[in-house]
Amino acid sequence: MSKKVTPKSIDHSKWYTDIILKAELADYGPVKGTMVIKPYGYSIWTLIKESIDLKLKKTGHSNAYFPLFIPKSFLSKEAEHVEGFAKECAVITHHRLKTDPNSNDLIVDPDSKLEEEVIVRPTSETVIWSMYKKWIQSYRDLPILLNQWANVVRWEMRTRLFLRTTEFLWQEGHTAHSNEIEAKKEAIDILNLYKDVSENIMAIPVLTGIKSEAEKFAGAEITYCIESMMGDKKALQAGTSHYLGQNFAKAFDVKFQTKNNKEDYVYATSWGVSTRLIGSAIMVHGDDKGLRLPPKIAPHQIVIIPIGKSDDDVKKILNFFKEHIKNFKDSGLRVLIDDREDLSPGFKFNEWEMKGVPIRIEVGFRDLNNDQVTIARRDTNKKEVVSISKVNERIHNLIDEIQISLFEQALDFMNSNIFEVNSYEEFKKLMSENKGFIKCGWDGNSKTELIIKEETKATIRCIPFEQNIKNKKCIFSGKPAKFEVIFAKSY
RNA sequence: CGGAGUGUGGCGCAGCCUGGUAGCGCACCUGGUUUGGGACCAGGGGGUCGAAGGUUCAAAUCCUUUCACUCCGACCA
Repeated sequence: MSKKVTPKSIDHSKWYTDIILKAELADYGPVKGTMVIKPYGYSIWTLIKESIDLKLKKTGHSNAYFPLFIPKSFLSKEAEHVEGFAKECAVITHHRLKTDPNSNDLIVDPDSKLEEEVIVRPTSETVIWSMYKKWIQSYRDLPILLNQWANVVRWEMRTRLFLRTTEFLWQEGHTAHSNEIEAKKEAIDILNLYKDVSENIMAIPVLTGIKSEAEKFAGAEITYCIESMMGDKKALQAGTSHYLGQNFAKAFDVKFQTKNNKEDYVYATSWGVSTRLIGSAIMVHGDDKGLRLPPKIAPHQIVIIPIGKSDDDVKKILNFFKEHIKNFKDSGLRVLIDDREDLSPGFKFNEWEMKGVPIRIEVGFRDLNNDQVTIARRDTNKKEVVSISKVNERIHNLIDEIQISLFEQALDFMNSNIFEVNSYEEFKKLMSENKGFIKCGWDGNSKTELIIKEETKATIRCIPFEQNIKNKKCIFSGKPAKFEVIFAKSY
């Protein structure tokens, strides 16, 4: 394995997988499309997860767990939902293996065929709604605000580490409400929660809005989304929140009695973000030296590298710096001391840069003798010398600075690559040159959207909440625009 | 499912055209010298060459079949 990653500018896709493998975030699993999330990658996921979980708890949601297996018949209860997921379901048809007496191979025992086949959940709406039917009778049972952390399986044709794997980890929220207003508010509140996590925890700026008919979740009335721009100017859907209306309630016959003793179907939402978020962090922040992690999701926020010639030297150095390390840890910072003897400082510098550690503190005799340390920041790749008395203050400021600077770098990049265009010619030219997101008018017709997709590979990523369609025309048909939309090529 | 590519020690590859019994770099082990941007020297261990069949005195190499994975498309969080 070569030491460096393929430069972004040469092959973005190779660059991306190089980083994942070399930063030890994940590895390929033995079955096509599967991924092993390695400890370092899983630590990042854990930090993301904890931050989302905390926010969900604060907004009144509880965690629960529903089964991995779903009766096949459940999937077909909601028409659009089947349509959306049938093509990518793993199906369990048997429950036993046996040794073939002829070949001595392990084979599926034909006698173990299941009466009703079982599918592996591609998402859990259907199992959950089958349970809601049991649990909901009256408006007093509502709302139900559940979330589950789970794995799901979608048998994709083409997979990519973190972005699209056959099995992935996510959180899926499923709420039930007694009225439309409350349910819609829930979907939007969650969207804002996702935006908050993405921007303030992961330092990834997002556009918010709703999905077009063609792009919305199978079974939803409205799909709200957060959409972000990757380093190659392609769009990535980082999270979605759906207002499901009464679709699933009708499909699963979940009714409740209202205050006025009338009967109504339950209103619902569902929403999720997945390990895909890690993929977006890589593509938004990474550079040719590797990962750049925002401090809030960095497993190690600070790595300390003692530079000495002998064990004794290293001991002296660490002793000199001991109080500071204790202070950092006491204030909640995640600090790692890399005192591995067999590796040179240069090797360690490169390794931790690959892994995206925001701050590196180098301490050697040169520093010790001058009552100082050398601090290297990953966001700018700059080094500075800081006097020992100022270290604590400087580090705390830097943690915040780096978090903000990564967000601002990403925001500038996104904003400078969103273009407003007025002609389809210009649209096609920009798209073919891979120039980024295009903001333009759209007549609201799904056919228009489809033709544009076929001709340019760009899709409507979102219909932003803020609309300005005065005098705007549809980029394709020239008809008066119904919406102002964002087009882009996407992952 | 279409197109392309790759399967050779843990990883990355060469060898294949023109058959002669496997090599390089990294990693690993031992010892020593090193350490402020991927250290060096010496010694050492590890591979039925993806699988099956065939041709041949002889196959990593030629032929046939097959499997797997990766990348690019259609599908998707």
